[in-house]
Amino acid sequence: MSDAGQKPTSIEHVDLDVLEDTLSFYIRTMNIAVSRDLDERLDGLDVARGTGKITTLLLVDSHPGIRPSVIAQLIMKDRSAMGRLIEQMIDHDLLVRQTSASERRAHELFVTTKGAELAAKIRPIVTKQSKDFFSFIAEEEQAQVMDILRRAYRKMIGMK
Amino acid sequence: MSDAGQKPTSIEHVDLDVLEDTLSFYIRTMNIAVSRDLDERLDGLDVARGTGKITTLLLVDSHPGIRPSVIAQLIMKDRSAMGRLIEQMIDHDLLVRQTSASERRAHELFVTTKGAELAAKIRPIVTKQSKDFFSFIAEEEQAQVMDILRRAYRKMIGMK
DNA sequence: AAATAATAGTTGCATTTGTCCACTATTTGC
DNA sequence: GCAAATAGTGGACAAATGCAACTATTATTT
Repeated sequence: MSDAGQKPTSIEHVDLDVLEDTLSFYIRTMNIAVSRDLDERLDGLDVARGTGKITTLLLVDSHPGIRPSVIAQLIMKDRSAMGRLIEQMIDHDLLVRQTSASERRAHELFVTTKGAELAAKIRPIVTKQSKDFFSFIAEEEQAQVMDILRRAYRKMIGMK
Repeated sequence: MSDAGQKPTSIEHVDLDVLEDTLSFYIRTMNIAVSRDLDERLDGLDVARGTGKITTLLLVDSHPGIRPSVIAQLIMKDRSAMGRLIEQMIDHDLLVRQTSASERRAHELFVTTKGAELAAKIRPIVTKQSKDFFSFIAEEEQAQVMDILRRAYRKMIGMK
């Protein structure tokens, strides 16, 4: 009970207890903020909301024929969630799907013309959003954080 | 369209397009991983799942009489979401609520005995989880990332 | 070659969450 | 005293998440 001040009525009176020094807290909280900001910038672009649509579109665009299961690993979704995501994007005429000739269990994904256009459109938005959002952090520090988190991410998904 | 390899069937064949250098991507993705891991460790503790319960419990424990709206700002929820969260925690006998004498619009929150016990129990878990999860990152680098994200967070919620 | 296991994907269901909007009560400012 | 701001509640609705069961296809075992 570190009780920093009586009955705080403003965030200025508050310390975050052990969360103050907990990296996972900041990751989780920044996630909310950055995701909201991103959603705003992508408003109306039928790739907004939720994690995965952007990554899926860009990956399919730059890796034609990629499988759902590969994307699922990269964005840490289970197959059912991934399937639903793809279904949705097919409904929106961004992707098409065909079963692989060599591996008839698997699907191959491709972007439609509309999908390719959207990919081209969001690429700069996504890049800019990240830069803008973290703009008050020095470029150098941004790069540091990114390097570290990139390593974490790769480890996480079992990439070598 | 950087098409790094034909029809990738494994994550090793894939590059992340512009997301490779996008900080927000890593934040969003690490969030998923770290949240899952945390949920596992808190399994059964009726503070698991979703952002906010942990922060709320610890904050109320260390700042008796704190208002819902203050917590809402700190965890970036709107008032209605915050209200539901508190409702839930009251149902679980972790918190109690009373209207403030001086500000009859506002509520003051307090932990119950059960809430205090749970707070004491999860504090080390939360701390350890974060350390463990990022253990393959050098202590020094963890601290760096945390410093930077802490500044980002404070800016974000309008803390000076 | 037949049986078994593993992989890729789909479907349904229950649970949560988040968002938006309208509503009451109280306090503050003019 | 009236209007605006603040604190909190409640309802509706759309998404996302997690889990488990199910089909189809390929790999492995014996």
